[in-house]
Formats: sequence, C-alpha cells, structure tokens
Amino acid sequence: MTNNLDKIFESFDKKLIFKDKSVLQTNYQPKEIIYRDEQVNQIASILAPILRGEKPSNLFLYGKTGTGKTLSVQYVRDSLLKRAGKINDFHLRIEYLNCKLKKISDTEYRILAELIKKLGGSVPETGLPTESVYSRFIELVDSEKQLVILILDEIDQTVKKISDGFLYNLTRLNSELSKSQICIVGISNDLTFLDNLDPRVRSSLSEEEIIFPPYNALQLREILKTRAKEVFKDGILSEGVIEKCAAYAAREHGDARRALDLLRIAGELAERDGSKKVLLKHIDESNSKIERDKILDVVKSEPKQFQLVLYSIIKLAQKGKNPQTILGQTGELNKSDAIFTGDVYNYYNVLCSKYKSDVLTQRRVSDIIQEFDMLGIINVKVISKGRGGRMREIKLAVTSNITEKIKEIIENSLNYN
DNA sequence: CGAGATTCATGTGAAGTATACCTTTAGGCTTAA
DNA sequence: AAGCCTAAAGGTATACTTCACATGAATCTCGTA
Repeated sequence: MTNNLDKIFESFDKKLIFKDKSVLQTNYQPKEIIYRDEQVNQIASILAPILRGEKPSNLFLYGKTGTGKTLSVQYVRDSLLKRAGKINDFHLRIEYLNCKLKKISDTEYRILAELIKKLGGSVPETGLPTESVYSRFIELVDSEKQLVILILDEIDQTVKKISDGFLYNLTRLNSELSKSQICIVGISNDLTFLDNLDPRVRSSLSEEEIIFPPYNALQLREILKTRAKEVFKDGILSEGVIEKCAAYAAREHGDARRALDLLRIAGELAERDGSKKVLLKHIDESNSKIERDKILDVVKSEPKQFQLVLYSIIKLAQKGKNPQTILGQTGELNKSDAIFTGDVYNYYNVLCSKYKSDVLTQRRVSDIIQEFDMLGIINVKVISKGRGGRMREIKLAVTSNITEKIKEIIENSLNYN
C-alpha cells in the first residue's frame, strides 16, 4: 500500500511531463500577447488619459470567449498601475469583476456588493435597500480623490438576468461624484449584446468599442507552441498534439482558453497515466473531460429543487428511449422522445414525495426549466400543439455519458438529505 | 370548403407572501465619577 | 450620568406562490358555393 503510494508520488515528483504548469493556468499572464497588438494598443490609448488624471472614455470590448479580451485588458491594467505611482494627487484604482461567477451574477444588489468589497468596503448580504447600497458605493468612491476604472467582464450575462437599468445607473454615476470619476470598461461575449440595449445606455457605455476577432487555427497553433515551450519538457508532446488542440479549439469559434485548457488537462491525464509523452488520445480524453466538468460543476452548485427538476427531465428523457410506465402517474406515454412541461412537472411531483421535499408550483418549475435552458444543459422550444395546448418541448443538450454523471451527482446529493 | 370562433395546456406578467437578514431605536443594565 | 448591550420595530431582497390574462395552432362551427 505505502509502496504503491510512494510510487505515485514519486512519479509526480519527477515532473516527467510538466516543467511549469502555471503557464497554462487560466490566470497566467504571458509576457506578451501575440496577435493582439492592435487591440492592446487601442485599449491603452483610450485609457491613457487617466495618467493625466482625466477621465477616459467608457470602453466596450466584445468578442467570443477566449479571444484574449480579458487578457488584454489586464495587461493594460497592469502596465497602467505600474505607472500609476507617478500621478500626483490622483489615486488610481482599476477593479476587475467577472459578473458571470454564479453567486454574484444574480442580482444588481450582489454585483454592487461585490464591487464595494473589492474597493475595501463591506455590505451585508441582504437587507439593505438597493438605493442605499448605491450611496454607499458612491460614498466609498468619493471618499478620496481618485479615478476608478471598473472592468466588468461578461456583462451580457448580468443584463440577461437583470435589466439594463443597472448599467444605466452605472453610466450616470459620475454625476453623483464630486471628487472622483468612474470609467467603465465592459466586456461581452455576445456580439449582439449592444443591439438589445437601451439606446441611452449604449451610447454612454460604448463611447469606444473594440472588437476581438476569434483566432484562427494557425494563430492558435502559434499561441500553443509558445506556451508549450515553457510548460513542457522537450519532446514530451508527440507529433500533432498541438495541431489537434488548435483544431479542436478552432472548431469552438477560436477559443484560446479552451485550447490551453485542453493542453493542460491532456498533460495532466498523461501524467496520471504514467505516460512519458502526451499522446493524441489524451487530447480526446481531455476534450470530453472539460466538457463534462464544466456542466457537472454547474449542476453540483444548483439548489435542491433545481436538481430535482433536472433529475426529472433526465429520467423522462431516458424513459423516452426505453418506454416503460412513468410510475403509473399519467398512465399514458409520450410516443415521441419529446418531453413537455407537464410531464416534467408530474414526475417532479412524484420525486418530491419520494424525497420528502417541498413541492414547488408549476409556475416556478416553468421558470426553473427556462433557467436550465439558459445554462445550456437542456434545449427548450415553446411549441403550440394547437388544441392540445401550448408547452415547452424539452431536450437534453448533453451527451448521454455526461447525463449519467449528472444523474449520479444528483442522486448523491439527494440521498444525503 | 374555408373563414372565423373555440379550446386546450401552458406561457407570462404582476402582485402578494414568507423568510432571512439589516439598521435604528429605546430601554435596561453596568460602570465610573 | 454616561456608556454599552439587547430586544423590538421597521425595512429590504429574494425565492416562491397566487391570480389573471396571453398564446397560437389544431379543431370545430357554420355559412356559402
């Protein structure tokens, strides 16, 4: 036993595969950003006035995930902060906030709370009127003479959940400030995001816009190569590994983060295998592992009622392929694979009594189903069956082996309670 | 046969409720002069 | 008398419920050819 463990640790000790894994981690800041010179320069020149103590234009960046938006902004941010010491009497703060993080993104209140926390203040989790959270925020910013740049990553997520009133408030925050000024840098993955915005918000939020085009396979390959040089020992990557990573990622609209994750996980898998090289098959495994982990994380952090609903959907989806009675509930079966809201709700009710859980109303379940759609775990289409009524047609949006994993997780967490 | 009315089962919006948590205020207790 | 702690009062956000109305195509109705 001990012997066995020793062997495992030993193989990790020797660093057979990795030289410096941190280079592939998502928060790693490379020394230079290739293929993004233009954008970086633009950002820098737009934000540069801040060094003279003037408020720069609000800035809006958009492009698909993993096109280097966050990276570029942070790069500029770092170099700005480095020079910040030379500004007289102005205190410069640049805060980065990713709005997508689950616990933050839900409400306007929580985002503000998070911003305040970043600025060194504190607010209770709940209980305060949103209005007074605003004033606290203003107070905090205005407490000393400073220029604040707020970088809001993935705001599209937020606006989808809340209204764009939040952004409107933010953009006109400056009028409330006497000593300080705020500049907003918005980052969005959704290219159509701006179109759906209130025109007033749009014009003030995106005084300047920069578009980040996706990387193509060639560029991805270069990026991977540069990083791989620092990460892996020589000769560890077998022929074509980089190319394959690049190809996978290029298929996913040129997502560089994806490509790097892919490579890192593949390396870890190889390490775990005790393999001396990273092989092509590791990339494949890596690809499905990433996919799986992403969804599983989401499911895991979902509250109980959500899990029950999802569980119902999964069960029903599987029944569809293999028709048996649905616990004698409806007595009738759907002949097709399609699942409808009513079916889910019925089955959900059964599950609730089985697990002695509270039963939510159909109204609420309807909303929950919609949220799962937004998360991309299921696909939903509202259809009308004429006289047969109107309902959502629900389909699972994940492959069956992930479905099994989800089922496992939910079963576990349900049995615990 | 076809236009318009009907119908079903749920979508969707608004308003209301329960819960958890926050601040403020007032009263009681302790402490120090 | 001043200071501190505690409990009650008053307020809000959030998750959920209730109520009421909106949807939209299959189906029905009925007038017309």
